[in-house]
Amino acid sequence: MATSPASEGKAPRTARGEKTLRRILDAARLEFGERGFADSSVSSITSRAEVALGTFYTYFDSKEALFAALVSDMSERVRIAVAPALDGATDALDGERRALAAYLGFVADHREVYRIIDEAEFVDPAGFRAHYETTATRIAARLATGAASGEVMIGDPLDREVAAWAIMGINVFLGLRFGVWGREDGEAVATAASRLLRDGLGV
Amino acid sequence: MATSPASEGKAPRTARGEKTLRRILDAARLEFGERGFADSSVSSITSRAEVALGTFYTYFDSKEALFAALVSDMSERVRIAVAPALDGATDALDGERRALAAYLGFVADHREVYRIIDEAEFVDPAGFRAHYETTATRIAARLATGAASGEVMIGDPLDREVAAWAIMGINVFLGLRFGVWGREDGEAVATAASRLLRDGLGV
DNA sequence: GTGAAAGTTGAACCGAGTTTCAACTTTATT
DNA sequence: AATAAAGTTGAAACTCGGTTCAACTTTCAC
Repeated sequence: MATSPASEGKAPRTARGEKTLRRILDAARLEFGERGFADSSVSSITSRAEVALGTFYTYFDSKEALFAALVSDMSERVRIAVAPALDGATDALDGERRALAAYLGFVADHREVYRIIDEAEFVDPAGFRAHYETTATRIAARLATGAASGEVMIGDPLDREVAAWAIMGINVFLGLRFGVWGREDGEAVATAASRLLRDGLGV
Repeated sequence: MATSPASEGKAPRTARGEKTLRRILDAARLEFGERGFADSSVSSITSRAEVALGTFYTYFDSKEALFAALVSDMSERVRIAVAPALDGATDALDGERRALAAYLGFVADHREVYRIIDEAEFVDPAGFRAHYETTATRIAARLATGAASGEVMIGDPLDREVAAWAIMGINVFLGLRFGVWGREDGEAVATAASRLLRDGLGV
């Protein structure tokens, strides 16, 4: 795994190169976010980045490789945006509420990120799967901790995995509805979802 | 809105035409499901359907129009596959459990449908949004009925909409994890999810 | 300051796939 | 049976964008 987002053996070796690579990545994030993969051309990306067409291939092997680099980057950005919200949680389920609120805010501010990760299902399936599996694993680990300290009711391992994927699904769909499409108050949505998650809908 | 899946003014007028249209739709469903929109060419679809390339344009204005027709079709298929499961439910939440189990079974048998609807986010955004908004509306209506008969705890309208989108998110993500990627026992998964939905994770 | 390495440029190459169309065949109508 | 309408065919026109590359410029190391 390359530590730089550039393709294998194409990492920049000077400050100038680093800056150019960053310009390309930023332009690509916006371009892919606005137009999607198919309608974003390498030339539209390089012209947005204000570099020549050929420069692109100094850092990436292909348009797909750029997209994959972006997916990995976006996956990490989501994690970094949400992680701090967990600090100061009163219990495990309060942590999930805070995480959702942070996620909704992040999505509303960065719709491109949401779209890029979604489109990865078709452009970079491995990256897509990696993103969701690691996210689910992270949630499952939080639930396991909460179960150990008696804050969360979880039975067998299947229950835990189902719960983790369910929470992830809730977050992503509320992100679509209330972050990407609408702009309702994220806190209120997170509170409503949290109540559902804690107490359920049963009487 | 055309009643036939063909493009405006291109509906078949003979039995032969109807059959040809069906062949194209079936081939397209499989092709798009296996390779995705970008890697499916009109010619790969027509050759799978065993019709000539030009025949395609007798029924569709473009590759995108075909995809859009398919999305609308698949959306309806999902609805039809899930609806009967609701009959015989003991209460509203049992209905949601049955619906999820039916959905998981359907997805496992028809991964193409799952993929086509997902890819619609980029190829046919209007169809994508229509699918999820009508599905959410349907779930919300069920919850409203359940609330009216005292089987479900729902407060204000925001709660109901959040719950509907949350349930949809749960279903879709469990469909991805346990229908498309894995083939675990759908009933067990649905039961675990249903417990979560009814009682929550709180102690 | 000098040579080597890194980075930049954009025209041109190239393959691929969508769409068109005019000739032809089959089906429906009277 | 004759005519019109519907449907089929596939070669070729057309479009488009990814990728290459050789000349050129900038930066780095000593």
